[in-house]
Amino acid sequence: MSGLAMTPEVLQLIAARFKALAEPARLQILQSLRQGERAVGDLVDETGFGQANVSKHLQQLHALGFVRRRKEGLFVYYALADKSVLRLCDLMCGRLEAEMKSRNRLLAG
Amino acid sequence: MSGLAMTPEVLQLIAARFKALAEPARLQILQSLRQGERAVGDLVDETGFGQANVSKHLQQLHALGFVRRRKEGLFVYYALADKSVLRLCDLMCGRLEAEMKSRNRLLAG
DNA sequence: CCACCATATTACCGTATGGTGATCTCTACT
DNA sequence: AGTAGAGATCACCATACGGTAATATGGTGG
Repeated sequence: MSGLAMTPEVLQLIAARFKALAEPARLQILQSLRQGERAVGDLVDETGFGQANVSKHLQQLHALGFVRRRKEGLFVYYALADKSVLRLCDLMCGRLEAEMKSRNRLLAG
Repeated sequence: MSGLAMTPEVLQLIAARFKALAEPARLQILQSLRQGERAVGDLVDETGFGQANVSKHLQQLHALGFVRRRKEGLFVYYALADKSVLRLCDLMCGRLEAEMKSRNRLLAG
C-alpha cells in the first residue's frame, strides 16, 4: 500500500490522476506518444481533434506529470514522462480483456 | 500492449474504467473494502457519505467489475472483485509519492 | 517592424455527473 | 397482512468538464 496514508486528501490527489486517464481523447494522445515524441500539430493530425482541444488535454496531462514538454523553435514536443503510464493502461486493458473473455464464455455457454 | 487493438472504441471502454476510479468517494469505498467484505450500511458509516450516494457508487463499481455482491437476508455485502484494482491504486500511489518526493527535493534545494 | 506560423488561452455552450431527499422494493419478523 | 429495516432507484440541483471558435502569445523569417 506504499508509505502514504490513504487520507481523503491523498485519495483526492489519486482520483485527480485517474481522472486524467478517464478520457478517450487523452488516452488516444498517450497512445500516439507511445511511438515517440510528437509536436502538438502532429497529435492534432493523428487524433483528428481540434488544436485547442489537444492543447488543453496536453496541459492536463503535463500538469499531472504524465508527459514532458520540450520546446524547439516554434514547436513544442511532448513525450511520455515515464513508463508507469503505460503500465497503468496495460493493467486496465488486461482487466478489459479478461472481462470480454468471460463475457464470451457466457454467451458461448 | 496486450492483444487488444487500441481503437477509439476500446479506448472508450478503458476510459470508462479509469473514470470509475477517478472519484475520491469511490476510492474511499475501495479502501474500506480492502479490509474485507462490507455491507452497504457499514460503508455508509465508515465513509460518512449518504446511503443513496454510497449505493450509487457501488452500482458503478459493480457494473465495471471492480466489486462483487453477495446478498444475505436484508443485507448486501460488497467485496473487491480481484486484486488488480489494488495494483492500479498502488501504481498510481507510487507515482504520487515520487512526485511529492521530487517536489520536496526542489524545495529543499 | 511586419507578416506568419505553432501553440496557448479565453469565452461559451451542452452535457455528464456527484450529492441529496424522497420513494420504491425486497426481506424478515410477528 | 402489516410493520420495520436495508438497499436501490428516482427527481432534482449545482457543478465540472469536453468541444470549439476566437483571440492572445511567442518565436521565425523577411
